[in-house]
Amino acid sequence: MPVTVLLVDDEPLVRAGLRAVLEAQPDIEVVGEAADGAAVIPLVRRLRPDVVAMDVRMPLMDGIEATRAVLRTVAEPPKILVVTTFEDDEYVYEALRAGADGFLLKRARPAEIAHAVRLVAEGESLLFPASVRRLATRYGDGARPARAVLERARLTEREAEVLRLMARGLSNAEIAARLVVGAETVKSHVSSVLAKLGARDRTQAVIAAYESGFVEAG
Amino acid sequence: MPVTVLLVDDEPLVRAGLRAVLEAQPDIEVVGEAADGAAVIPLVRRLRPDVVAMDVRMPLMDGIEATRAVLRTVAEPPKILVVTTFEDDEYVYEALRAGADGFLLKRARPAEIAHAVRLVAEGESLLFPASVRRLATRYGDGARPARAVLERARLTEREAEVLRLMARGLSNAEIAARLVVGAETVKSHVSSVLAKLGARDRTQAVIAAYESGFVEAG
DNA sequence: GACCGTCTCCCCCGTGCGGGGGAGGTCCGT
DNA sequence: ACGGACCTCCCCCGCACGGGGGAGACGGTC
Repeated sequence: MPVTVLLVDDEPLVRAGLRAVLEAQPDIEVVGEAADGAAVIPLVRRLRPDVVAMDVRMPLMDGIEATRAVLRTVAEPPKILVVTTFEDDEYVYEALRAGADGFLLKRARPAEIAHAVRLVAEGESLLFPASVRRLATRYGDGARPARAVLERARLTEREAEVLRLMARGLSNAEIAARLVVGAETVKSHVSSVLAKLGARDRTQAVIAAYESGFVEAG
Repeated sequence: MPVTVLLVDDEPLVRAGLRAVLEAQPDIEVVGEAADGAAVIPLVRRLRPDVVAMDVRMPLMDGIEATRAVLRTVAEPPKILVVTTFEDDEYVYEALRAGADGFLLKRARPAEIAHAVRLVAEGESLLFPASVRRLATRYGDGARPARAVLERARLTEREAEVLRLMARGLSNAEIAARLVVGAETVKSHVSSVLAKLGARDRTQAVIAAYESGFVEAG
C-alpha cells in the first residue's frame, strides 16, 4: 500500500507543488493538507498519515511547535519531515530536538523530495548534508530574533484578536470600541502582546505580525 | 484563446506549484518551463508566450538580467511577471527598471496568482495585486506605467529611507542616529510620510508599507 | 478546596509621538 | 534672478501610548 502524506504549509503554492510532485509517484498518496500547525493534530488523528510534510514557519503555530505537539499527543505519531528553505537553517537543530525525522529543502528536485518521503516512511532519518554542516558552526550564537518572535508568540485568543486589530492600524480606543471592552482592558492586552512578542511598541508588534505571517500583506 | 505562460524558476517544486495553480484556470495555459534565465530567450522565441513568470534568484542568469535580455532581443516581447519571495526591495526597483510588468509574491493565494497573470497579459502593470490598487485609489494619481512604488506614494528619497527604517521598528531617535541627523529632522520626515500615505500614526504607515509591497514580509 | 490562566478593569506616571507652525540652507530648472 | 523642491533644524502643545503596579471574576485542573 502507498505511503500516505499530510501536507502542512501556509503557502498554497508550496502545497500545490508538493502535491503535484508527490502524486506523480505511484507509491505515494497525499491524503490531506493544512495551512497551519495549529490544524495538524486533529487531521493526523483522522487521516493517520504515514508522513507529515511540515513547513517550519507558519502563522499560528510553527512547524517546531506542531512537531512537538503531534509527538506528544498522538498515540502512534507519523514521521515528521520538516520542509524548509535553506535560509532558515537555524531551525534545523530545534526541529531535530522536537523530534523531527527528516529534513528537506524546498529547492530539492522532485525525485529527491519523493525519495525523502519514502525514506522517513521507512523509519530512516535523513538530513541534508549542507544543513547539518552549518548547524554545527551556527549552534552556539544567541541572537535569533525571528525565532524568538515565533517561539514566544503564545498569544491567547483575545491577545491575537487585539494584535489583528493593531495590525489594521486601529488605536487602543478603536480596538476597545470594536471589542466592546474598556480602554484599560485593551491596554492590558496590548502590553501582554508586546511582552510576548518582545516588541517595544505597537509598531514593532505589527512588524512581527507581518514577518511571522500572522497577518498577510495584500 | 487562453493566456499562454512560460515558467522560469530554478526550483522544480515552485514550477510544479505554479503549473498546478495556473492549469487549474481554464483560460490560462502553461506552454513551457525553464530552470534558468539563460534558457529563456530561445524558449520565448519558439513558444511566443503571452506572459513569462520569472523568478528573481537563479543560478546562471537571474530574473533581472533575463528580463533585460528578453526585452532587448525579442521583437515582440512577452509580458514579464517577476515572481519572488525575496525580501530585498532593491529587486523590485531593479526589476521594474529592467522593464518587468508585474511583481508577485510566492506566498500569494492561487486566485491572486492567476489574477496577476491575467492582468499583465492584458497589459496592466501591477506590483502587488490588491495593495497597489489601494494606493492608487487612495492617492488618486493617474500615472499608470510601470513606476516604482516610491513614486506612487510620491515619497522623496529621504522620506522613503525614513519609512524603510520605520518599517524595521526603529524609533525616531534611532532613525536620527542611523541617518546622522537631528531628531527634529526625522520628525519632520515622518510627518511628511504620514501625510503622503494618509496614515494617522507610524503604525499605519508601516502597515501601508507592507500592504503596498514597499517592504516585504519574510 | 486550592491553584492557575484568562479576561476584565483600575491607578499613577513619564515620554515618545504627532500636529501646527516657522526658518535657513542647497540645488535645480526657467 | 527667481521660484520651487528638498533637507535640515527649531518652537509649542496635547495626548495616546506604554510601564509598573494591582484586583475581582470566571473557568478550568489537580
